Amino acid sequence: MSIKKLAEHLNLSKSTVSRALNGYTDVSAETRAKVMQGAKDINYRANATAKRLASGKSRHIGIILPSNDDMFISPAFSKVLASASSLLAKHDYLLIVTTIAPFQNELKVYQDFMNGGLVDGLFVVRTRKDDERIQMLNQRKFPYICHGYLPGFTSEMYVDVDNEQAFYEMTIKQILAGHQQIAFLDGPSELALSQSRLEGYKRAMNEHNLSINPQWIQNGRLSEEDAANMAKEVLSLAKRPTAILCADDIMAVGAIAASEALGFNAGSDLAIAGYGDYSVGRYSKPPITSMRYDTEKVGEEMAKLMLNKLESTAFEVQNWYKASIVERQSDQVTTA
Amino acid sequence: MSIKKLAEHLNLSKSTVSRALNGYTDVSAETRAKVMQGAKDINYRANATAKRLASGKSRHIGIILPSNDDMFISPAFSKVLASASSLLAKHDYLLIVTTIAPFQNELKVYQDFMNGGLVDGLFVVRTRKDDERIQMLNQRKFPYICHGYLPGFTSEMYVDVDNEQAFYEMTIKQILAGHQQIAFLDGPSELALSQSRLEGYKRAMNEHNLSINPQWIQNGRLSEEDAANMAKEVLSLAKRPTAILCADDIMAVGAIAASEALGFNAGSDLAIAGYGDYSVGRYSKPPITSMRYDTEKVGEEMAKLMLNKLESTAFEVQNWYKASIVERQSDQVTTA
DNA sequence: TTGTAAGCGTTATCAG
DNA sequence: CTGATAACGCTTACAA
Repeated sequence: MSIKKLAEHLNLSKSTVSRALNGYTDVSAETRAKVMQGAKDINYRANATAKRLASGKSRHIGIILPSNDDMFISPAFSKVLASASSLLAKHDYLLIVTTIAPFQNELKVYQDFMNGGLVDGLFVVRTRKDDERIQMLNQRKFPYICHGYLPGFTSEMYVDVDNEQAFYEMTIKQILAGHQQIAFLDGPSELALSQSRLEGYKRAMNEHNLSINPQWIQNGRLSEEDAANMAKEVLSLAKRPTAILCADDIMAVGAIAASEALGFNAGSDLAIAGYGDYSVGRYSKPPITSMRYDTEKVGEEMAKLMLNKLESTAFEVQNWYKASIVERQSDQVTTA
Repeated sequence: MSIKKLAEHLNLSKSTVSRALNGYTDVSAETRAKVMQGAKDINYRANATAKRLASGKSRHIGIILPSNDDMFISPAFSKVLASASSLLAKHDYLLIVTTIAPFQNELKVYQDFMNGGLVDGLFVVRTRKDDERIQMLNQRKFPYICHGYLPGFTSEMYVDVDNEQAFYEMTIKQILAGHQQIAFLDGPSELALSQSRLEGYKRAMNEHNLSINPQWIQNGRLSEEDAANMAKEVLSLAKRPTAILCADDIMAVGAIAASEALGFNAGSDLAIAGYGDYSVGRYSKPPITSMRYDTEKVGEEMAKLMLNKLESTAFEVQNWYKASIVERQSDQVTTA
């Protein structure tokens, strides 16, 4: 009843008021001024839901985070989102995020977001092989942008870090430091990024003709706990690895804890490295050798791609980002 | 046009279909079954926006996070949100969260969320003295629940940690360990929680007749950087403190870094303590003596209070939570 | 138990 | 430049 009220108050028609409010050009300057003033006077606020229903647009972008254990969002991704959110806000889009509890049906939450224009577009993160979310999105022709490349993606739909290359380089670093038996504690195997990282590790090992004991490769959640368990497993092998690569710094922290519990000294008789350059790694003991990429840029690119898809913008975007090694102490092995 | 289509397809009226779909009792079992089947057949999905417009309810709860530097959300609060979200989801409510970039107008984002039933209720966090958000919410009679007590709040509208008591106890701990010159690096001064913490610190000092040098008390963001700067300041005082209390573990990390840069050894010739029991503190060097509270419970209580307000539920809730000290090494001063 | 019709608050088309 | 009027897709009295 609100725009109607405002119209009556001003002795104008709803349509004229609507046009004035929305900056259409076919309104006399005088009328527009009157409307604007009137809106202020009666403290008018457009009903967003009604707008959405009538226009089919919400200016909301959604993202549904996988339930990250007991966290709403990981610190690493928190930064990516902050910058995406910020850029979107500059273009008058609001980023809304939610999470799915373990007991919830992921696809159903996606549907909730899509049905009825709650959001105009969706960010999809942690892409997986044969991702059902992507299939559904495609089927419904719903606009989306991915963090995480998948075969078939075209450049306007994703941004990613070159995980393969990153772990290739980190593995090479360990090999050059004299390690031959290198374990790799990877993330959940279904994730595209875990698979890429594994590829990078393997490529480095193969290039140097180092054989890989299948037991050196473990998959688990990106948590301290899982990493600690995997590290224990790996360290109790007969052919014990002398270096452990971890899928992220949280895992590296867990691996360090586990190795110390077993009497190994990370950073002196056992090399450990992580990924992500989380603050936890900078201040851990020993500080963790890690890999960093430009989280802020990645978030921005995601936002830009989304705007390109939804608006008439044509931002240039860089699809691939490179992670570079951050040298610290955890992989400094003194006794070779 | 969708429910209409479904109705036509089934040769029923829109209203009957609507009632059947929404579980009303005044629908014959037969009809209901037919509707359900038909909905499946044509893959019908209700338009949430239209529903919202017609019903005035969204089953969404919102939360607007203060732009936390470059993070979307702090790790500590991430856990609170995860459990709130989970409990809400069990009651078929979706928690949607967004953040405000530094350049955005906070109140405007709140209005966006309220206008037109995007959300049925709002969580307000990091309450401040004379909080304008609260004033606006009250004025609009919009349902909200706070994390952070403010004078005048009744028990059905907030949950909080007893910050005053927590910092009282932590201060006492330092005093009993022999410290007389204790600095306190507090969070932003406008936050209710910063004020409470300061009170606790002062109470402990007064109780033991220890005078407080005003320069020992500093306010800043809950970031490593700000904490490091404040620590430097405090440590270059003529009457240098022998213990530094920090508003959270991130700050403690910053304080440790700063003190080491100045040649002090945190945990042996300088006591440092934090708050929040973040994982960064568990693995820092030295590990940080901190305080922990039940983040999961706090999140749940927030959700319960919201449900009590919005639904007919009557959950019992505990308003105040206690933080207890987690002993680690950063405040273990060997040379008294 | 089902149908009719009037909203919900906007936008958008089409005359004037 | 302005005003009717019909959507948008669903809910909800009120009738039947």
